[in-house]
Amino acid sequence: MTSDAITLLRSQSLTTLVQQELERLILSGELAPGEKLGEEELAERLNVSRGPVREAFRALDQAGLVRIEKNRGVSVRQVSVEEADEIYELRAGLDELIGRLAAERITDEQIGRLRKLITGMDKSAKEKNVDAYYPLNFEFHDLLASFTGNGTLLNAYRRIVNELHLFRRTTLALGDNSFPISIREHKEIVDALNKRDGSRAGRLLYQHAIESRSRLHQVFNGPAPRVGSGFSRRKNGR
Amino acid sequence: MTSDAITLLRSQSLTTLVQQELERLILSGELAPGEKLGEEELAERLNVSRGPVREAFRALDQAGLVRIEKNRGVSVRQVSVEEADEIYELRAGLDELIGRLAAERITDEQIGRLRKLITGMDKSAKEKNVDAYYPLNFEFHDLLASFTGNGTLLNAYRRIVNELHLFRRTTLALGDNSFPISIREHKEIVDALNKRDGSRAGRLLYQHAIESRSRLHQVFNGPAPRVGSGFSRRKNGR
DNA sequence: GGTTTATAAGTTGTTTACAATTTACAAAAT
DNA sequence: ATTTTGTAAATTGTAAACAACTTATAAACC
Repeated sequence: MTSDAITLLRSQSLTTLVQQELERLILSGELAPGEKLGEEELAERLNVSRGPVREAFRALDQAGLVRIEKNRGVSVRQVSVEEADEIYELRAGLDELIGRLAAERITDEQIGRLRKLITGMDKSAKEKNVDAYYPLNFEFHDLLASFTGNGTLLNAYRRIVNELHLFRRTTLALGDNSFPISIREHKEIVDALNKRDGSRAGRLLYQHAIESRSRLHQVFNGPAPRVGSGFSRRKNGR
Repeated sequence: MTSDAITLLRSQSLTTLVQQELERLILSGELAPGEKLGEEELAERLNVSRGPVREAFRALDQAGLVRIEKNRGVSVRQVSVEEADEIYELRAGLDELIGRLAAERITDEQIGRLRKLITGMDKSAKEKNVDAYYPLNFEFHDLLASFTGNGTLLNAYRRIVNELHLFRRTTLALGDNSFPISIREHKEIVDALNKRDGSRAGRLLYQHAIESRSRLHQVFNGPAPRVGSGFSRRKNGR
């Protein structure tokens, strides 16, 4: 249909398209963390002028995917271990909320979709196929977030998952091959949802994220630095 | 000192300054929700060209403060009741996390600062002075979020508080004068923090946000629409 | 009179040009 | 040889110009 092309042209500006394309390139790893992004070069590559590229940079900076330094250019954001730790902490909180809310709203059909994904993950895990596993895992959690019916929450969740994705790119380049051993956990989560047990689903999802965080610490500092009931941190605001 | 001016000039581009100024104008209400923002007009008002203004728009759009419609201009974002409801739901989850984490990390000196704010709020509440109360309430929660030591969490929190601020602007114009009757709650929260009781502080903060949400429903739909354990929603992703 | 179609004015989208700053490199000085 | 200083090239920041689209206004048509 040509009406598709019309709607596209109607809603999408060059800036938006550039933004989406850059987002894709960054999350896929084609543009690696730390890599410098020259305006002229990108503009040429995408056949646009520098204006739209600069505007897309501003949006991506706010989205946490690139970093802008005045007079020194733009680069793909590098997420440090400390930041990743913070992000996991936040993600755990969001996931807990997601579990509680999703349990109140989820339909049987939606539960079926989650179960189907788990089957695929199970298969990939047995084959030790990380490349097949990750997208399914991603889809599982993204779907779950959408089942809360809260679009604002979904957006917030996606934003920080993007940042974690960026971090994974960094560690991947460092040869980290750690495999998330969380097949059973996913099943337990869906079981809790099936019983509409929000507290339990929330608790399981919180734990699920905290375990990812622990794996992170194992890979880097050896045993995780811990404070209080299992959180470590540094840095600050104010 | 002149080195201040140098650092400023060094780190701040016109785009950044325009962005900050627009943010201020929007949050202060000088630019009202729904109001159209003409590029030319703003550029003239701020003595810059359209380029920096457009770039600032892209950042503010991503930050959720303005809305961009292709070929139709930019306007200050209007947060609907449905969206505000979603945001409160998210805020409750974040606040719960903030309470749990802050309890692990907070110092006695920081608790003192919170207590001082409560004293001021108490006073403003007795005088029914909303204009004095709100900034203190804002400061209280912002400080608390910073005491988690998690900058990522603080950013996420500030983002959605900004959006709620935007919503308040909308309702204020509608003559809503509802006063948050939450002085005692603040004291209970600080008490829980003082005992380093993270679960309790988290629960209280969650409840605190949910009550704001209920007030919202009272003002609009009369009695709040409820589902399950006290949440209502609509809309979706996927 | 009311609807439709031209036309013009205003606004936004994009490109191009210019200015300021940074980075790279080479020559000079110690 | 190493550091410093100066100059040129490259890159970013800003402004201005041009093109495309939208909105408002008025004329034409039914």
